[in-house]
Amino acid sequence: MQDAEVEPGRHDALGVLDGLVGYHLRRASSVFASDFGRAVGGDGLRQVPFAILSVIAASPGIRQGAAGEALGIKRANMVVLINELVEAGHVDRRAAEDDRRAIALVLTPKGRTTLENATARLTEHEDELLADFTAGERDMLIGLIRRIEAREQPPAD
Amino acid sequence: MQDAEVEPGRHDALGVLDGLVGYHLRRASSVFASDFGRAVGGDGLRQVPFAILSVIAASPGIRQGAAGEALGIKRANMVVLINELVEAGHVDRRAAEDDRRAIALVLTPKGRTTLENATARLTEHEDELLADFTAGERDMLIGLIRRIEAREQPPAD
DNA sequence: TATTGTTATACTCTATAACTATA
DNA sequence: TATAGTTATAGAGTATAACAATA
Repeated sequence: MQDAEVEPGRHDALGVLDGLVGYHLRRASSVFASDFGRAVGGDGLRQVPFAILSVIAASPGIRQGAAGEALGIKRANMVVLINELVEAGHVDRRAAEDDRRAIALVLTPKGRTTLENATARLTEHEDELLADFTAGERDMLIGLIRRIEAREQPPAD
Repeated sequence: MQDAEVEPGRHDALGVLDGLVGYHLRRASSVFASDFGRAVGGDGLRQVPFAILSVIAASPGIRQGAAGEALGIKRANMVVLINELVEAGHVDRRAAEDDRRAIALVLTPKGRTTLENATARLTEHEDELLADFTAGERDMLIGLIRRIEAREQPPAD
C-alpha cells in the first residue's frame, strides 16, 4: 500500500484544520453572515443590531445591560449600538422605574416593522440555505448547536 | 389552557432570534473562538494565522493566493497576515518556480512545531468542549456543518 | 462598595480601490 | 488584458480601563 498520494482537492487542502469543529463552525457562521447581508443588508441592518431589536421585542422595557448580557455584548459596546438604533428611530430609551441609573429599552413602531420585515426575509433566506435539510436534520442541527452554546464560559469582566 | 405566561428565562429572552440558525451558529462559533484563546492564545496565536499555518503544512509551497482562497481570505488581507507569520519565524517565502509574480509558502521548523503544539492543545480543548457528545453526534454535527459550508457563495471580487 | 451606563481606545477580521510587476 | 501580490483605508465586532451617577 504505497503511493497513497492524495490530491489536495477540496478537503485535505485544509490539513489538521479540517478536523476541528471550531473552524467549520466559523466558516458556516460566515456563510450565514453573508446571506444575512444579501437578505437585509440593503436596508443597512446588521446582524448585531437586528439581534438587539429581537431581544427588546421579546422583553419590552428590558434594561440595556440585560439586553447586552442576553447577547454576549459588553456594556461598553452596547452604548454605541443603542445610540445607533435610537438615532435610526428603531428604539426608544425610557427611564427605568426603580433604578435611576438604568435605562429601559422599547421598540418604536418603526423598529417593530423593521424587525418584522427583516425576520420574514431572513426566514426565507434560511429556508433556502437549508433547502436540502430535512426537518429532522434541521432540528438535529439546532439541537447540537444549542448544546455547544450552553458550554459558553462567562467572561471575566 | 390559559395563563401560559412564559418566564423570560433562557430561551424566549431572544425572541425571533432563537429560531434563526444563523444566530446560533454565530454564538457557537464564538464559544469555540473563546476556547481557542484559552487553549493557545497565550502564545499569541490567533484563529486565522493558525488556519494559514495548517493550510501551508498541508500543501508546502502553496501560493499565497491559493492559501487565502482555501480559507476565504482576500488577497489584500493575506499580505499582512503572511508578513506577520514571516516576522514571527513561522513561515518562509520562496519564489515560485514557474511564475515570477507568485510567492510559494513553506513552514519553518518553528512554524511546524507551533502548529503541532497548537493542534494538540486545540484537540484537547475541543474534546473537552464536546465531552457530552457521542462520536456519532460529533460526526453528525460536522457533517451538517459541512453541508452548510458547501452553500457558500463565491465573492464578487 | 458595587452596579449602570459612559467615554476613550485598541485590536482583529473583513472589504474595496488603486497600484506594480509579471504573464 | 489578466493575474499575483501590494498598499492604503474604512467598517464592524470585540476587548479593557477609567470615570460619573446612583444603589
